[in-house]
Amino acid sequence: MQISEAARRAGLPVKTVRYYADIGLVRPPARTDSNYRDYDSAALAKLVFVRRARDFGFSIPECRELLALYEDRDRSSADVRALAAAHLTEIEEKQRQLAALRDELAHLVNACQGNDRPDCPILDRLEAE
Amino acid sequence: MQISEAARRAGLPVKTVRYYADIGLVRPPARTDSNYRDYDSAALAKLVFVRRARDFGFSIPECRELLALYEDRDRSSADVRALAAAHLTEIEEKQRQLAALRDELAHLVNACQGNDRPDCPILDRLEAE
DNA sequence: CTAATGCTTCCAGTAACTGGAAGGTCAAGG
DNA sequence: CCTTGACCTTCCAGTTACTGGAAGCATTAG
Repeated sequence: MQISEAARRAGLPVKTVRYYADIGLVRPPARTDSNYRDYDSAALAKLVFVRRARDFGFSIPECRELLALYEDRDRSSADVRALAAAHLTEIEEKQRQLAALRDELAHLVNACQGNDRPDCPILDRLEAE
Repeated sequence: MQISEAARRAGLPVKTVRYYADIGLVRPPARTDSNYRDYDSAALAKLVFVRRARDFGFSIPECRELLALYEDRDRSSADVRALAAAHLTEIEEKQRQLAALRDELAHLVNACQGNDRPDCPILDRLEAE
């Protein structure tokens, strides 16, 4: 199938699929006579796999590792678990930081009266050391 | 004061302070005879302001807007409130997505036994359409 | 006087695409 | 047969907010 259909079925922009081919993450198995990239179902499955992994926040290098694990089913699932667990820790840390940020900003927005007076607690707070 | 002290007191890397000067976000008010950037307390306050705003997740263009508001105290605090409120909405959306991602990944990590058997629910899940 | 910092500018690279230009290919319609 | 439009190709450049490094001048401690 052509790149646009592969992209559509994988839920990715065409540009991104081309990019993944360029960096050697998911290469099409062949080219047509007219030099069009030609994807088969195995390549499509890899694109879907990568799209899902990216949705989970895995970086491209991590996707590469996961794809290697995915392609070699004889490898220990502990490898995959370790990779995902490490990522989970990162996400939870991000979550904590984001929650703190949100709470503080929400407090400031609530405290700011939003009227025409020039003094605003948001600016005061941002300004404070 | 020299750039390294301004950076230290603002809690920013020197490179970043130089970058902020380059893009015209926070310019030092003067240069010394030997062409060193010379920061005064007003510039330092702006650096601190920007650092805090960046900590809050404001982008550089947003920081520029906030800095303009910060510098012109006659402007309505409603402007600041609108800016911050818009940002708050973004953060809450990010928070929702991150929470969903975390829950799903946590489920998968728990489901994966992490032993030496090659079948792993993480890969199954990522593979599934 | 020299060695070690600290400062300067400029160039290049990061992640993961995204946009656009210039041009080849293919199927349908007149 | 020709044209139109929708594909496809490669390559170059830009995005965000820095970050690293090289080459070279300035200042300071010993």
